Amino acid sequence: MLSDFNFNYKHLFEEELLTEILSIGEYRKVNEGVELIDIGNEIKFMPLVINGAIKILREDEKGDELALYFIEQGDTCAMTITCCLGSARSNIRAIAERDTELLMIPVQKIEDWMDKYKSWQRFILQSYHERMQELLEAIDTIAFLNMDERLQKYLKDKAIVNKNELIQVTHKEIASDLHTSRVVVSRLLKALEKKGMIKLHRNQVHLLEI
DNA sequence: ACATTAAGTGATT
DNA sequence: AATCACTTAATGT
Repeated sequence: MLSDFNFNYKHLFEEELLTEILSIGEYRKVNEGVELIDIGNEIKFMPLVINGAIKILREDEKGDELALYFIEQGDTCAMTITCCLGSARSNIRAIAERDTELLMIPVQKIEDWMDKYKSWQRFILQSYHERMQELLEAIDTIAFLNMDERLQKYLKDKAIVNKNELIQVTHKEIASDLHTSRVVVSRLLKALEKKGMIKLHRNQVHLLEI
């Protein structure tokens, strides 16, 4: 855990801040599928992802979901930053995409460290910028791509964050993340398999050339 | 062997 | 691309 932390964060912060992060940050390990934040929750911590990955979801009135993007090691959640500046409640849901290790930083510290450390200020702004880019990308994907292109992008992203082209997932789960129906996903996957791009098995999709 | 859940398919809108 | 209705396949008990 410490080696992963050092690898992702050591070069970003000065010694003093690193010490503070490690002493104040609350270490937390979550298993795949665990919900970290839900919509409406009050946000008390900002997570620094040490390793693993987190899926960020949006939800409509009916409770149907839409996957926005993944957060990986070295990343943090921009929502928490927004929360410090105003409303303290979450607009998104965060679920561990795989087994993940985190350091939970109390939101109060985000502000304190902004004044105290230049490197922290840079980090926060940089993270915010990156999330914003991801969000724009997510919008583009939804607005401009066909469902089959969205599906391919989804599979590709999923393979990347899990560092594995053998994806453990049901068609129903994919459908829920893409906000479409299972039947549509099954058909599009079947078509991709016919093209030789993937290989399908129960509960898993094997990416061959995407 | 049976029940349950995942995935495949034709037809319709 | 969504929905319905139905079939077939895989898995758990």
